[in-house]
Amino acid sequence: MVGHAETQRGAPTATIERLCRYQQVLAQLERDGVKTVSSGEIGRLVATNAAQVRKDLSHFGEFGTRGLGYSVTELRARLRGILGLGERRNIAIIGAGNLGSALADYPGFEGRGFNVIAVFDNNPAKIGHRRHGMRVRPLGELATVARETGIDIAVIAVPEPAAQSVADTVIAAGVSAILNFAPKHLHAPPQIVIRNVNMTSQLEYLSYFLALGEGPPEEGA
Amino acid sequence: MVGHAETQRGAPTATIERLCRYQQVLAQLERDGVKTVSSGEIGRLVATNAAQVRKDLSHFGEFGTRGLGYSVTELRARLRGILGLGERRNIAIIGAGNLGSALADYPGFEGRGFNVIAVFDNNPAKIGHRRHGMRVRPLGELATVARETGIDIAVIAVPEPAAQSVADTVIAAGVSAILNFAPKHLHAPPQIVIRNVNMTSQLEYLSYFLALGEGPPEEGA
DNA sequence: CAGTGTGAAGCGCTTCACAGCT
DNA sequence: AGCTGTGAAGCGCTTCACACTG
Repeated sequence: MVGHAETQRGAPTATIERLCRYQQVLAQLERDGVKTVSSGEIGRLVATNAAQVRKDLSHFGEFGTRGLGYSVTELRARLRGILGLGERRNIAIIGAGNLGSALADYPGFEGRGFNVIAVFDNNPAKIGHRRHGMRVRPLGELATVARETGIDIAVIAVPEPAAQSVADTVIAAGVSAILNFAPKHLHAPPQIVIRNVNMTSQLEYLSYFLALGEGPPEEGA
Repeated sequence: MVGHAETQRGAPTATIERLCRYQQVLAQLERDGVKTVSSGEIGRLVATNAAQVRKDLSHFGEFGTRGLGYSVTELRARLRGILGLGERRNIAIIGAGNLGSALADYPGFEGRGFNVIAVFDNNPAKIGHRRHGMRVRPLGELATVARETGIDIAVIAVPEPAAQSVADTVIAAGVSAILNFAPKHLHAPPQIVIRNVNMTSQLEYLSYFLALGEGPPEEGA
C-alpha cells in the first residue's frame, strides 16, 4: 500500500488542514443564509487564494458549477463527508487538571460532532469529582470504556512526564488517534495518528518574531 | 525591506517551529546532565533526521564541533538567543472562562520565561474573581496595562463571536503578537504576528484519517 | 573515524494561465 | 462574461552526498 491507494490519498497534509477551515467558514455562511460562494470568496475568508481553494477541492472531485461557484450547503456536506464528520465521534480526555477540565467543557466540541464521553485521571484526589457532568474515572477503566462505548480520539492533557506512558496506555486500549497537549513528542507505531498542540512552542514562535523586530513571512496555521 | 534583510531572515517558517522543539529536548538533555549531542540524536528525539537538524542550524551559524557534535548547554543558549528567549516576556490572557483560566495557571508558561501578568474579561460576573493569583480586570484596562507594564503577547481565549473585536482592541493597545484560541481567522495588519490554535480543526484533522481507515503520511506539527 | 557544514539534487506544494462549462 | 477544473511552471523545503575537520 504505497504510491496512491484507491482512496483519495495523495491529498497533501496542508490541504486537509485547509479543508477544516473551509468547512468552518462554510458553516458560518450557511448560518448567514448565503446560498453560493466562489473560490475567491472562500480564499479571502481563510487567508489563501482562489487557485489554492480550487486545487484543494480538486483532489476529491468536482463540486462547483462553472460560471457560478459552489453551493454552500452542498460543498459543506461534501467536506463533512471527506473529513469523516458524517457520524459523531467519541473522544476521551485524559487528565482532569485545569486544561483537561477546560477541554471537557469546551463548547466547540459537542456542537461540532464530537462527544466527550469520559474523563480520566490517575490522581486519587481528582477521581470521582465531576467534570462535564461526568465522574472522573481512574485510567485503569479506559480499556473497558474503549471496548464497551468506543473511543475514537484520546486527548492527552497530563503533565509532560506522564504523557508517554498515558499514550502507551491509550494505544494499548485500541485507540488510534491522539490529540496531545503535553510539550513532548510521543513515540507510537506509524498507524497511530497523532496531532500535537504545544502551547509553549507557539509562544516561543511568537517570541522569535518579536525579537526580529516584527514581520512574519505570511499568515498560516 | 524586501528580499533578505540584514538579520537572519530567510529561515523557513518550518525551521523556526523545529527550533522550538530542539530547544525543548535540549532543555531535557541539560537536566539529564548530558554534555554533548549529535544532530542524529536530536533528530531522533524530535522525529526528524540529522540533515534537517544541521540545515536548520546552518541558517544561523556554526554551533557544532566536527567529529563530536554539539555542546548541549551552548547550543541551547544559542537557540534561546535566536528565539528571543533571553529576556522574560509578558503575556496577557483575554477571556476568563474555562480555557482562559486554565491557560493562566498553565505551569509550562512561567517555567519557560513567560510571565502571565494580567487576565481580562468583559463579563461583569467574572471581573474581580481571582485567576492565577490575580484579579480579573475589565478589558478596558488593557491599554493601561500595556502602556505601564508592557504586553508582549496577547492570548485570546474568548468565544468566537468576540474574537475579532478583542483582537482589534489588543492591536490598538500596541500589542504586536497574538496567540488565538478562537476558531476563527483574525484579520490584522501584516506587521502583527498571529498564531492560531484551533482545537476543533485538530479533531477534524484526526477524523479525516480515522475515516480513511488509518495511516497518516508522516509525523509533523 | 565520527560527525558537522553545505552545495546540489529531489520533491511536493503553490501559483499560473487557460481551456471549458453555464 | 464569469468561474471552475487542471496541466504545467515556479518555488521553497527537504534530502543527499561529500568535502572538511577534530
